[in-house]
Amino acid sequence: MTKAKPVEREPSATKNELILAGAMQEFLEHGYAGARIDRIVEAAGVSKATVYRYFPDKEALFTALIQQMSCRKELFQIQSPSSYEDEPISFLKNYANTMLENVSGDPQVLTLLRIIFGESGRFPQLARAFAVNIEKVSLDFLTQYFASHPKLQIADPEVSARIFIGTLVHFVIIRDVLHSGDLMPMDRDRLLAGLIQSIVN
Amino acid sequence: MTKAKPVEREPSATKNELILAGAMQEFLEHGYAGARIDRIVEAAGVSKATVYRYFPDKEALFTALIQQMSCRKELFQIQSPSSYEDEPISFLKNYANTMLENVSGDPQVLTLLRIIFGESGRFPQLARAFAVNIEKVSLDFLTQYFASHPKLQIADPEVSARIFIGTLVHFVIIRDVLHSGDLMPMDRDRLLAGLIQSIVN
DNA sequence: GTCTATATCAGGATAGAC
DNA sequence: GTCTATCCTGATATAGAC
Repeated sequence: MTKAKPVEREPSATKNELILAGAMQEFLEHGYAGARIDRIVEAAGVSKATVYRYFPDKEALFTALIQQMSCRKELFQIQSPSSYEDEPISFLKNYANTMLENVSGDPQVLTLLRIIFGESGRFPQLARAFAVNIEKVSLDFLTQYFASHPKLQIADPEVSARIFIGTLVHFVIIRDVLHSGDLMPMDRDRLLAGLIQSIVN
Repeated sequence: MTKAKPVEREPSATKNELILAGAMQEFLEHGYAGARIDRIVEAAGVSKATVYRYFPDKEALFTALIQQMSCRKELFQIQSPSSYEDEPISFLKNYANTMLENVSGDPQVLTLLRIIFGESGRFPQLARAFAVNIEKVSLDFLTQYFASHPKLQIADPEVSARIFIGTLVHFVIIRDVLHSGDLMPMDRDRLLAGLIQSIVN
């Protein structure tokens, strides 16, 4: 008879984990202001009083959750599984494809992006946590890659990393975040070819 | 004694305009779910019943407002005032600088970006309106520009436009939306020089 | 420590006077 | 057409039993 859709967890999960898992469902689906403690309670299978014993208020629960998610780099899986020793062109293509597939293939990642962006005005520290854990890691990695391959003749590795990531992020934003890939179609392989071309000359 | 901060408008403004102006303040500041009809009423200086006479519900008011804002291209002022006949390098630099200054100089534009992104899951049609009115216009313009300057030797103008806009948008996102420019500093002129360099070869 | 039950209040929306 | 006054739902948060 229960209308709850409880979080799937082993019974060994701590209450803290149960609450955070329920909060994830709720905040990702409805945003901060739209999230309802009652639904978190229902999904987590604990009482409301328990939630308030673990977290002082809704805001603290929200920031704890989002900060934890921003640290889970595997969600974005930017680190390509492709070999670092491949030819640069195939390495870069592989790196980009991995990122594009992981981001747009996982609706949770897109929803997290929407929340971080949408709440970046009211929760700037969350935006910064995301930036340093996800964006900076990717940029630093690519900068390092470009700098350590002198044969590529990259004049300014940091700028090239910005161009590379920026083009991909913008592509994802139009296609997946704004649901507008059909309004301005762009073939992924064509974009990648041109992008890599313009960076490695 | 009134605690209201009424929208500044000439008395000639219609109720419809007053309501939309008040809604703009409120939705931009608090997002969709966080916005309060009472505050819109207060800012607009009309009664709550009047709001509901002009708009069936909160959602309709929200979509009407955001769609109207997405059409006001002058908010983004992407069309650079610089002469179309300039040397390509100075034209592109000027174009980019104009965009960067207009976007990051106007907090309202940043807030609109946050709302569009943040609500793009629940209001996909608003995201698409923004994409077609703002993003597509810029991309088409730059594509046209690249294509009509054969001396630039642009192999794929559409891709180059994506790279150009994407790099700039990503720069704005990190610096202004996510408040994280200091975590991964990048000089604007240095980025622009490298970006233009990599596009015009 | 966890639950049930409730206090408290603010939200969106409407009825009815003018 | 506009306002005042109000309904009713549902929100966050807490008190007190176990």
